[in-house]
Amino acid sequence: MQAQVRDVARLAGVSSGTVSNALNHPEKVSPATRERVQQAIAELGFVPNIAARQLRRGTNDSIGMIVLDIANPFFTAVARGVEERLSGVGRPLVMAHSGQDHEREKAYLDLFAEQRLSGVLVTPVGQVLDRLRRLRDRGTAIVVVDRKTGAREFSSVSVDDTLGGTLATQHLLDVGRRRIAFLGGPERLTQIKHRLGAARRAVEQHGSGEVWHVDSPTLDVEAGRVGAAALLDLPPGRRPDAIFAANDLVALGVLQTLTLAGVRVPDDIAIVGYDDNEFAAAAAIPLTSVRQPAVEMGAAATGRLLEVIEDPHAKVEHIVLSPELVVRRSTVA
Amino acid sequence: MQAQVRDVARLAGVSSGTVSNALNHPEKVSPATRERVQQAIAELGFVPNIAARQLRRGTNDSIGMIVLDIANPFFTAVARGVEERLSGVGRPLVMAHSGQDHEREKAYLDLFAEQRLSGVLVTPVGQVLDRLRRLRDRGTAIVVVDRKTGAREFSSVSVDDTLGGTLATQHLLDVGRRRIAFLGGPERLTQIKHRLGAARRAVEQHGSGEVWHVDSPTLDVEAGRVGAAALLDLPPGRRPDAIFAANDLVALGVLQTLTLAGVRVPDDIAIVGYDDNEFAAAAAIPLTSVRQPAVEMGAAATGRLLEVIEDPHAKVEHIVLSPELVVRRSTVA
DNA sequence: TGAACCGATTGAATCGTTTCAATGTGAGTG
DNA sequence: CACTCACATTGAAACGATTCAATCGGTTCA
Repeated sequence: MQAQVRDVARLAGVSSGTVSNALNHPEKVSPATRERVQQAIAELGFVPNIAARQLRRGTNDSIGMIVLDIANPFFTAVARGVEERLSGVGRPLVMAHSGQDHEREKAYLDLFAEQRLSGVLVTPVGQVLDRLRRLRDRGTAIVVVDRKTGAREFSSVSVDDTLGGTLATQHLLDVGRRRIAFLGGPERLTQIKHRLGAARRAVEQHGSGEVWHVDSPTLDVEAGRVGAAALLDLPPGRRPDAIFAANDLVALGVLQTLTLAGVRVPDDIAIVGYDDNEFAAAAAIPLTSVRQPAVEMGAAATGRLLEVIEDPHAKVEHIVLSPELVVRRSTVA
Repeated sequence: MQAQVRDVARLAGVSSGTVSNALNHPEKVSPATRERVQQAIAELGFVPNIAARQLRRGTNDSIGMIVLDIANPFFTAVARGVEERLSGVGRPLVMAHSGQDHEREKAYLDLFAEQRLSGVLVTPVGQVLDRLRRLRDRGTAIVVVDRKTGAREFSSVSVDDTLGGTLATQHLLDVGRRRIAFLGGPERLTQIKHRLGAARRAVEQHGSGEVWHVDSPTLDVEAGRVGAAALLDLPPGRRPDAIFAANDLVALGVLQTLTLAGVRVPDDIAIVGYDDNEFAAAAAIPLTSVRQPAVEMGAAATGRLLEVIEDPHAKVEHIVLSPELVVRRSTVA
């Protein structure tokens, strides 16, 4: 029913091998024949069946990316970096969305394994070491983005969360804040652990002040709203004078709730966000935030991935980028 | 080198046909055998080669989505709707990003055609009717999202842009604005055409006032900044007293630039955005915006797509959803 | 003139799974 | 006891492209 090489071959008056060559090794076919084949392809609307091609070739040029949270501008910025690095390389990028859901993450890793992709960029949610190993053993290159895997057996690109946590906290201390609520979770994320740990250490080192953790199941605007509401429920004397939000989405939620409640930012409570996404600067009160080089991270991870694809035995490398503090009105009047 | 059915079969002491049945038609295999096969699969780390499966089966369960602009929360919200509708259906969603680039759009449509996906959701950028037809002729179901194709031969789900344009403009007129700059482009997008056209008609019908178009090559925050700067360059008497931004990203850029320039919003210039994305309410001055039911659109498009997959001859249907105006501080003090 | 060589083309084998007609094995029935 | 019938299993064919050794036809050169 659907045209295949056979049909194209017949119409062009050549063999199927020649059609294939015209498609994949044009230099092996005389210009005249090539032309006839092209004509026949156009006439029949022939589209090669990639399954057959891939089965025979044994490889798939595509690169897969499992995005942790597509609604978070930070991750879409990472994706932008990936695409930029990939442009002109001739490898399509297919994306899947885990949405922090471990089951979906597993399902997509399995799908990518079945598809025998050349490479996969992943920001793992749960325990997927076994799947990543299987993927690698099947010949798929892997680079971990925005994480370091426990076993460190895969190359990774991440941003120094400890430094980020220190920068934010140090800044809050510098502007005179002492009661800092760290808002966001879940706590098991290494991100959270490192940023929070650094905050605690910074305060400790400073000698005065305190940090406490307000957990949340997710890291979105709603989590910020809920967390801020919980803090407002505290008796005035026990409220924080600063909130360190685990990312900018949370910070925006916090800002919204505080503003609605008549709390003055930064006078009553200062807010520091994390990521410095595109919306941080456009917020009601422009957010002080820890800028993560998201685009650069995506590009670096992709560069590394392409190297691993070329040489599967390339040695494992962990690239760690540095964040920087961007001060805006949410912490200084 | 890599385990295949043959190897699993040998280890489990059965034939390859039985292994395949254990995988795809478990009810045809006795529990004991099924168990042995599972064991062998686990032991060998066997992952079926999807290319071979697909070649034989002739179908691919996956659904593809070509996202127009992954950095725009509106489209990620649409994607969320798609995922929600798809959850539990057992069809993986793979996404590709055209980023408004017609070449990339074509490349991904070709990739999806080669992959023989079950269905594709697409928000077309350029002239792709021929490719969509070819895709359909190859047996891939297609639903157009947030557009109606010229020829109307594909089912679509969109939002009434004329109504949206009318709502926004009527509101601006109601709050006493008369000089309205419509900011955003490119003009060839039907979106833009309809919203702008409706704005012009609303003003005309009202009897007084004027609307003019400030074009932009893209619809992002930067476009808003640039457009607003251009408007500020006008002599005070020729400046608008309201800006109708083609989407919220543009509106945020406008807001940023106006605020930095000391223009009072809404006193000097009112701003209406479009989409009512998650960040509109959290903006420096909360944005009045035309809310588009993005999640619902994604869900509806997916529902339609699943129907077309079931019955390729299902009749073409155009679902048009209605936007609604959300009034916030950027238009009323 | 014949051998050597060259580029273009052919066509059968191949990739790894699924499918399906055929076969085997008991259990149940008259 | 012979005969069905149901169920489990087998094994070879098939999916549609690519590959590669073999062939073809023509040119060049000794």
